[in-house]
Amino acid sequence: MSDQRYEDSQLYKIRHSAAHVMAEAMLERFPEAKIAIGPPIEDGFYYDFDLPTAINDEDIKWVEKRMKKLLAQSHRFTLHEVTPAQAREIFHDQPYKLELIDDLVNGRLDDNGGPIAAPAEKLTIYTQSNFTDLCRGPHVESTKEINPKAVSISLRRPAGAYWRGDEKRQQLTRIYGTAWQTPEELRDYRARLEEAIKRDHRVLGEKLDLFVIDPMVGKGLPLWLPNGAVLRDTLERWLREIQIERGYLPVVTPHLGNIELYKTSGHYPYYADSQYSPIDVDGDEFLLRPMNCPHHCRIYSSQPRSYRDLPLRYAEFGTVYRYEQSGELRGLTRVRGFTVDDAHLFVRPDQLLGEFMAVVKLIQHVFGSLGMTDFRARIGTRDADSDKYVGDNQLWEEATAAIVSACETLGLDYHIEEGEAAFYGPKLDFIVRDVLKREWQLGTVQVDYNLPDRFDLEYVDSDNERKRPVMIHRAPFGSLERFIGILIEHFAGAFPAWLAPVQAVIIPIRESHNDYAVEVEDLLKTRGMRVKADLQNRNMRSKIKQHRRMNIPWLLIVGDRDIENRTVSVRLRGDEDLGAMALAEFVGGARERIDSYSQELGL
RNA sequence: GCCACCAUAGCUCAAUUGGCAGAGCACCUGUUUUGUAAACAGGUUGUUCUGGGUUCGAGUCCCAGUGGUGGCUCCA
Repeated sequence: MSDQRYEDSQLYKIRHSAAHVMAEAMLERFPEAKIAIGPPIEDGFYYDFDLPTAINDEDIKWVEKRMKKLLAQSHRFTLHEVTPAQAREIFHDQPYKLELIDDLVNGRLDDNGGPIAAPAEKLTIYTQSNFTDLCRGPHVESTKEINPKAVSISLRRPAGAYWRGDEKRQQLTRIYGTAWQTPEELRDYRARLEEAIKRDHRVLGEKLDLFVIDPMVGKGLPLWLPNGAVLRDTLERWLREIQIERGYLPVVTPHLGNIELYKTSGHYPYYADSQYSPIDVDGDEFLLRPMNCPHHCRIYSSQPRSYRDLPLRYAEFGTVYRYEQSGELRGLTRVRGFTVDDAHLFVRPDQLLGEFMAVVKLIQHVFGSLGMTDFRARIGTRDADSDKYVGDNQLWEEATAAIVSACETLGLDYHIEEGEAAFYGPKLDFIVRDVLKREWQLGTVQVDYNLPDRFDLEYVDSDNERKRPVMIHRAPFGSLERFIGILIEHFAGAFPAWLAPVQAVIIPIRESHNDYAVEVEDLLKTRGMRVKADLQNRNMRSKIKQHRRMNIPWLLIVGDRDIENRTVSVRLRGDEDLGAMALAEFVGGARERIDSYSQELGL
């Protein structure tokens, strides 16, 4: 792998050019289609079309076949510079292109009317075969550079997409394709997709009896089955312990709050789109809470605070409810009720940097312990021209500087994104990549000068002056639901022993070994392990098959020899047979693996 | 929310294209007692997602709704 930017790579040119060839084939199939845009993307490319009729599988097959034929025919990509007038003539029957031409000529503007690009006097077009597109390039010299056997458009289904990403505008049909330099790379990509499907947390969630989503309960409202609840509870207890070691204090607050709470916090207007309708309670309005911070602020103000009390770190696994459009819901990763591993730190300004760094270290520790190493950090700052943020300019500057300084000191791989801040302050997000190469925002840390102000939070400083604390919001998991969804895919359902809902199953070889199996079960339970003896009326081999499917870390086979020698015969998940092992030796080894949060099972 | 596709037993899927709703797994009952990836026999399981319509006849065709999937928009 080189450090070359994707935009400069041969692969980028191949994909960009393949998109044009696909558009040419599509126009042969649908001569009345209107073409929109067709850029390269990660792993491939797409092109958006406004089609006269719905597209079906047969059309896709036809287009793919035609596309490969065009690719094999060695067409040159030629670049021309044209004036806007010439461009309008060339694309006179392509309304989307005409709109793009207008924008280029006028210089593009952002949502607030600020210029993004200078007005263009010359436009570039690319032509290959019988197809011409308004395009900045770059492209391959000739379709010869593209191996037709490394291109596919049938791997992914066509889908709707809005013109210019605006849900109020025309919806187009997006055809996705993938293109690689060699057929082998295409095969690897296919294999990756298949692996991702196998790891899908919705499929594994059902197979491993972790959770269900029941339409009668409601979409986006998962029900945790015993196995899933054990997993979730184990994670919670683990994080709770880490937090207690670091001076966090537990608090518990209700899932509803008087609407005045959210009007005071300022969340109410900002979260209007994601809140549920208020609930009338004896004439007062209550909200299902969309976040936990206001409750924690009120705990802070329940007593007078001294500078000696700070920092105060309030932690709660707080369940919140947010409205999500039905089409957005997906397994555990996008739900309507979820639990944030939330904490709010109330700190003096002189403690901000140190506390912030401690939080970042905690998050690094959490991810590192789970072997989630493919993550990056994103500093979200405010967009200077937008009015959706509250608070004093200087405070924003200070907070942003503190975050950047913390990232520098900790040597974090970070980048800054404007406009990604919370409305009340800048934030640092941890973005993890999963097996499908999708990015998920998980842990988040936010600096907030605004809520302390709105709730009039104070402490008495050493000079006997009343001063304002700074707040840090943070959640390493982000939400337990999403985090577990990603963990399931991360481990492909084969959790490390400390997280596994069932850590060991004892399998007697014959019915006469049942008593010993139960004895082993009881012993392991007294040592705090999650185990069960399988006394079903079926043979040993079928039991092994069944528990293999459930990804049980340790299978303990017991028969005459084991009873005689007080041993268990250990079979690891992954099918390694460790043979007979003294009972005490197994317990000691297993406990060591569990207590050290190890991802290894060998003893 | 929008576009497209999909919906048959707990799960995975059949049903000769409009003509008696089935198989494997799971589950239940027996028999069997096996040293590391499926013992044998029998049995239970359905408002074919819901509601309308077309037809002598609908799992199959049409309409509406609900739910799911892939995207878009949005997001912890």
